Amino acid sequence: MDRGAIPTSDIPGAVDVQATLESGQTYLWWRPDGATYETDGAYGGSAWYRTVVDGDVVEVRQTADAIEWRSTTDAAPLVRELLGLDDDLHEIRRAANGDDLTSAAWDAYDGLRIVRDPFFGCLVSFICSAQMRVERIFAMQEALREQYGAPIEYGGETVHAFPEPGALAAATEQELRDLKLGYRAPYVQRTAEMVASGELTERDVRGRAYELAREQLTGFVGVGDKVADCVLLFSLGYLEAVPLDTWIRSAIDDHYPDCDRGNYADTSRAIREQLGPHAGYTQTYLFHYLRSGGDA
DNA sequence: CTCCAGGGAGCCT
DNA sequence: AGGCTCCATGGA
Repeated sequence: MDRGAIPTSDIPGAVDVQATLESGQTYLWWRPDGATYETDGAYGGSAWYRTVVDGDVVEVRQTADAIEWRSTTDAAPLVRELLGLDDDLHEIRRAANGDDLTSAAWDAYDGLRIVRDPFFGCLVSFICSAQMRVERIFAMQEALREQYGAPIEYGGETVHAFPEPGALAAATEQELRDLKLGYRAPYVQRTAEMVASGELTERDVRGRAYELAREQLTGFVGVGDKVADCVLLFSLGYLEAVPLDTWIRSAIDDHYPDCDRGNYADTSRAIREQLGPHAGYTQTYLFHYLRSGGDA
């Protein structure tokens, strides 16, 4: 077992691991202590969080002056990547819209960083997110791991990775419905099939210009513009992507009505113009802030 | 009971 | 392109 610590002094801007991992932007981390996300905010923010990347278990927790990690590999660079620790939050916020709402959201969760989830897990988890509450999206991903994820022996326990595309492609629609995926079950199966067969993969998306990348992603079954933006933002590092979900649409209605252009593509351009470069960063702060009861 | 949750597919015009 | 309608599930 490898372990280490990344001093917060080596990170540009604030870091808040809890806000980063419990803000509904990633469903691929969990608490090995068994605590359910969002049910007990009283633990002080120092709990361990766990995920699996390319067969390696990675755990992180926040201390007073560092991000501690332990892993089956030398995970320091990986942790920096996964948690967006190289993003310069000073610069990103400085360039953002400084209106009252966005300032309140940034102040409330200073240190929240945009994650870089592995592509396939991000894709599947946001296909599952359609018309579904955050807590239940976590539960669905856990069920997929337990049922289809490769087991890894780790410190005397068995940890399950997120399923490989082939494993979900081989599942039946009914099996996935039995995991309470509902009408998303065939979407997940068919998208997994596309990735596993090579019909459409991360390589067809990564590196393309933002709007073209979004268009490519909508080729997956169960992926429209909104889910595509989530994958671009939370996996591929397109920090300008602004997923237009129910919460940000509500914020547009209440605070930026001129940005509502009646269709996704034009509203997207308008809100990106409104929120500035790295608009996805501000969108994620707004999502977490509004959903947590801010802006009453 | 109804309403809603990080929407999208299929079908219609 | 833009507007329906339907789609599972569970908590408020």
